[in-house]
Amino acid sequence: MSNIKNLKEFAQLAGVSTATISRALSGTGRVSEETRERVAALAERLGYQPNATARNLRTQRTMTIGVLVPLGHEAAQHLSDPFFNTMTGFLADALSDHGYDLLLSRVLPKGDRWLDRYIGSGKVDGIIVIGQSTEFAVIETVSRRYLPMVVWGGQVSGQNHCSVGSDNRKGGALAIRHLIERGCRRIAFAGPTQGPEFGERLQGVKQVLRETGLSETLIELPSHFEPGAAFEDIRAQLEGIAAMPDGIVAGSDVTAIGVLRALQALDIDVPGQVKVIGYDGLPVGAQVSPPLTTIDQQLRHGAGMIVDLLLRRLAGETTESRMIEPILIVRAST
Amino acid sequence: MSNIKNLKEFAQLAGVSTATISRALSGTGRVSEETRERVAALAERLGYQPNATARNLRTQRTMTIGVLVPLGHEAAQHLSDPFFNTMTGFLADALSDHGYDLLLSRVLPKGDRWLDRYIGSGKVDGIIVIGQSTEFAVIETVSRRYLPMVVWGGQVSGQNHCSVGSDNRKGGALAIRHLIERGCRRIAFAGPTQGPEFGERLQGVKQVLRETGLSETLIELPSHFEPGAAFEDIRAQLEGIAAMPDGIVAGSDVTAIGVLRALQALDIDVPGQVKVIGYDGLPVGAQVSPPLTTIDQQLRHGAGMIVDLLLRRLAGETTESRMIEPILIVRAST
DNA sequence: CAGCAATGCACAATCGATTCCACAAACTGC
DNA sequence: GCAGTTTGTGGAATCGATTGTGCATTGCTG
Repeated sequence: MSNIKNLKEFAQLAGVSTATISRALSGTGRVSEETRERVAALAERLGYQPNATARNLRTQRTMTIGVLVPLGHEAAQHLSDPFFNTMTGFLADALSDHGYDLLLSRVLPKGDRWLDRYIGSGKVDGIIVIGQSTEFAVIETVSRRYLPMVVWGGQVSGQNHCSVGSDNRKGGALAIRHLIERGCRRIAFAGPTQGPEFGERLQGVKQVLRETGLSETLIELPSHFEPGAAFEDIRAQLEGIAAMPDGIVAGSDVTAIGVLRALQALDIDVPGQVKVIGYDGLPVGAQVSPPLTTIDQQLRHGAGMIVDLLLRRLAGETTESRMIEPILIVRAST
Repeated sequence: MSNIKNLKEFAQLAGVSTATISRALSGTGRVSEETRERVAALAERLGYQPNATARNLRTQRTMTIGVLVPLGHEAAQHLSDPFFNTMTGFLADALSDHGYDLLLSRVLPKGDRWLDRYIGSGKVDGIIVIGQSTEFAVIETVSRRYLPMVVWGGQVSGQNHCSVGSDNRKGGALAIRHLIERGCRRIAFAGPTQGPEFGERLQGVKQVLRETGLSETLIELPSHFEPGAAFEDIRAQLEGIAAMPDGIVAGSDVTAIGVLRALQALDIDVPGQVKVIGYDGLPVGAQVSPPLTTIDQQLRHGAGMIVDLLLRRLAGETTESRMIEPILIVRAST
């Protein structure tokens, strides 16, 4: 390998000006075919590549998208959360398909300036926020003056920021209908209570219960977000329960897995005695036993949609929020 | 929010030179305390932040570390792999503790220049490679001329590149000894066969078997890397097996989870009829049922170590590879 | 063959910071 | 009160690319 440090040096070796090199390598502007080929060959041979930072400065674009995971109170636990990690992976794929890099940032939201600070640094061309968490208001405010931002999460009426997420109400309804069809009558809803997404899912469940005249029987089992704590929460509540439910809708797959473990710890058969359905469609759901019935949010598809919308916004378009169709995936837990 | 675009503009508003602003905000160089405070207050009020790209160009550092996941043949599947995702999360934490950002890249290794290309672009100050996969040779070559690189993976004698990983041979030995203590006599090893790490783990197992005079009985159950395919591989092999093993060492937790499912599908009780032990210590292992006994590689600790070594190399030190002590975590699968 | 357009290339400005150097003012010691 | 240091600040070079403008040279048309 050689020691070409910069364009100027390379240009001298090639015997042309830096301008010509730049145009030859980027394929823009008028350069003779012969020169272009000669330069390209030399660059390949010497291993020359234009410096990304300098280019970014000059072109005012970084070709990098920041992915932010706002960590709420349960900071330490989120890090290994399968949902975020899975989503990040899909986003990385979708972005790299379009030539963008992914800058991953764990953010502890502090005050209401954390998003501004991130944007102001100019490290990225646009941002993707995974989950509104407790930061809905901050995101909403920023979205009014900063366009290239797309959020994974729930969608409420009147919302300004562009979000992508499944139709949580519909998904909740799907879940509960499935349990009812399977014969469940004493239904419980397990999961975290805060955040717009979970609320909507719960609403979907309640609505169907009302419609079918079962509404009196809904049991609520609040739990933490994090897998281990969720398991403990659920187990503690189920252990002392007066009448065991025969069907449990979980607010997420992570919660559902906690529910499965709790039931197993209490020696309750799934799906024999209790049926369990999750929400998310994480790959890991297929790997637990019994494999988890769930509402699939089509995360891979969602990631593609997020990136697509973001690119449009980067180009100046204004885009509407999108809902993803939730899909029932029946496995062995119901 | 205001519309300060750059240092020059801000300097005019503040009534001092750009040089002074820069020094005041960065805290380097000689600036009177009074000026410093005034500038800082104004910057806070106007929301001014120096442009990261320009700074990167001038200082010749990006404060960004690239994390590369070389995808072997099983490209499509790796993306949702819990191991990579977990590791990436821990690395993100460790890096941000030191003020570095994490640039995530999925790389399809093509030819032997992919690493050079990545380094040559100048987007990052250093790189972390997760898993040597089939790219051991490329990594080794590059490591001779490019210092700021640390690799998660196995360590072989004479290796030049700096790697961090558990003592795979020792870990394999730990796993098999545990099974033997639990009374297992017909041992199987399940998992992918390529890659230095898995090989070492298998060697550890074999060595202990030899020492205890059980070596004749090792059954090998090769499988794909990816969870779903691994499950199928294992199930197919166990289904037609002449004599079922009573203890299975899996090459990774992901494989182990596939083994658990395969056994469940065949209606074989774990740990009653067959005991299963994994390798990695992924959080998800605690969430499956039965919770997985495993060899913990202390990934969080490992990530911290990788970052620590990388920072040293960035500072010009040469560093040796490190082994992480594998730890037996006993759960319900054995 | 003159006149004009198209082509290929080089010069120099520019992106937005950091930092070396110079210089003036304030301070020190004798 | 003067020489010598310290302190605070500004001017200008610099990082490494991209790109607008201008100047030859070549090719084409009538």
